[in-house]
Amino acid sequence: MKRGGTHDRIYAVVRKIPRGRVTTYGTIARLAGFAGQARLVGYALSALPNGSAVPWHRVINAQGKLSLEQNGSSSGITQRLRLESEGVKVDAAGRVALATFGWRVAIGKS
DNA sequence: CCACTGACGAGTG
DNA sequence: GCACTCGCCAGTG
Repeated sequence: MKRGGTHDRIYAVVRKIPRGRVTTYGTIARLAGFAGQARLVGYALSALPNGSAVPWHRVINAQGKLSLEQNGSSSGITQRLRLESEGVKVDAAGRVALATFGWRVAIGKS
């Protein structure tokens, strides 16, 4: 059944992100079928209730930075702690090395 | 229904 | 690297 919503589709993709890995909003939007609508991903995550099974903390912006911390949101601290807890290194400016921790999906083929 | 806001991305100066 | 603009969509009052 279709959940009539764009959010559920996005959550499904976010939940596929492996532990210790991060992804950008644009990538998720693309995988969810909403290419070019990175904003939707952000809006969907913003609607997430506290304690949801969605690893929203593994989602960062294309600049490799934590959008939450960039915006000065108090939740940014939680995201940072959770990422470091998984082994993801976060820069003092809230930046993550996408080249190292970026979620590489379907890339091992050449 | 209208107006405003908001976890983005890419382009421009 | 920073500031500003446009596009796109959902939620709220």
